[in-house]
Amino acid sequence: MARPRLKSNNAGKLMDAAERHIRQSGYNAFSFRELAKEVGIKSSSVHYYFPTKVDLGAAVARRYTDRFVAVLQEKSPSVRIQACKKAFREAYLTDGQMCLCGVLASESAALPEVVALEVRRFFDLCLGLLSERKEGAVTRKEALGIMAKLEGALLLARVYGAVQAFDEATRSLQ
Amino acid sequence: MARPRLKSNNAGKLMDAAERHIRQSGYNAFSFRELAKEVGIKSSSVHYYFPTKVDLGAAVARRYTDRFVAVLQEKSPSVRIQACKKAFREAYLTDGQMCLCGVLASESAALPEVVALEVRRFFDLCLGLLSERKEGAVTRKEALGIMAKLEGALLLARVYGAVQAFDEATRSLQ
DNA sequence: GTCTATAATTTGATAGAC
DNA sequence: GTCTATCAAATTATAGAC
Repeated sequence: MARPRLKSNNAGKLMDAAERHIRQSGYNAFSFRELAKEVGIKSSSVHYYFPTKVDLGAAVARRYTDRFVAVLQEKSPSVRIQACKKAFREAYLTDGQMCLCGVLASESAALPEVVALEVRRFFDLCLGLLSERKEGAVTRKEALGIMAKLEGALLLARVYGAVQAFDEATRSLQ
Repeated sequence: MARPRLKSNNAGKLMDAAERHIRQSGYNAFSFRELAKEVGIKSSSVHYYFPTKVDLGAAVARRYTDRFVAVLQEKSPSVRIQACKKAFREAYLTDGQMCLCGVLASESAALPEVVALEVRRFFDLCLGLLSERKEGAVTRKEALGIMAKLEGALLLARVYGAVQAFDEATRSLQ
């Protein structure tokens, strides 16, 4: 029996670091050297896991969406709005982090297309899960209004450095 | 009598170009060289008008806020929500531009403090004008919800490349 | 997988002539 | 005001040894 490998999981650590940076300050606010230093390797080694920054950006966005969607999927439609709200609120409480795809969307005019596509995928899936044809679901138009308010409320919390701003802005939700 | 100078107004042109870039892709997505080329001067000349990029960023944010606030101020409180909505909608229709301070807010964790302060000033003034103690005004908490929805709706329009997304997301407003 | 070394380019910024 | 020339630093990325 092969002894279980103690994997370094550097790819995962690099994505963690990149996600943190993007959610704090955007796609153009970090370099491979910074990520490398945080993970404890050299920047040339980052290219081993992610050939280009575009590859890394797309991978991070994809993982973010998959993770977010998984949380929503295991809930019934009637409580998904609350689940979204909770996820966004907790993001802010974690070092004032924004929604990854919200940040990327606001920068998207100069973003590689493959990254922009991942951003769109995030919102497509969220809107779909909020407006499923089941009990407790809302219309697609209502779902648009909900996601808009959540993204904006997170932004305001960041501006004012207070969850209170998020809570007050989203009071009407659910 | 001095002959009227035909001013080049390069400072204004540089701010225009910088604002366009920030609203499309963020603070870190443009360089002095790019701006210079667009205005038709050299990058070293940009430093004559704005010694550092921080100075330029702060000036652009300040001008944006002053301009936005001026439009709201000349309206009565009862129609200011509609005026905000119209301004944001028209921003999107202009090459899919975001709210300058919305973009900067999402990048603000790595932004010079003087720029972050201008961003906060924008939201302070907007919230103040929407919740003035006059007929037609809303509470400050309601104003937070309105600004949040507008910022998020603009983001969604960008994601989907369609004003329709903005219109549907903001249908509940006013 | 991780490193050293390095290339090629871009960046924000300065000095100083005109 | 605008330019040329230049700098130091940072960036993404590659080649090749171990």
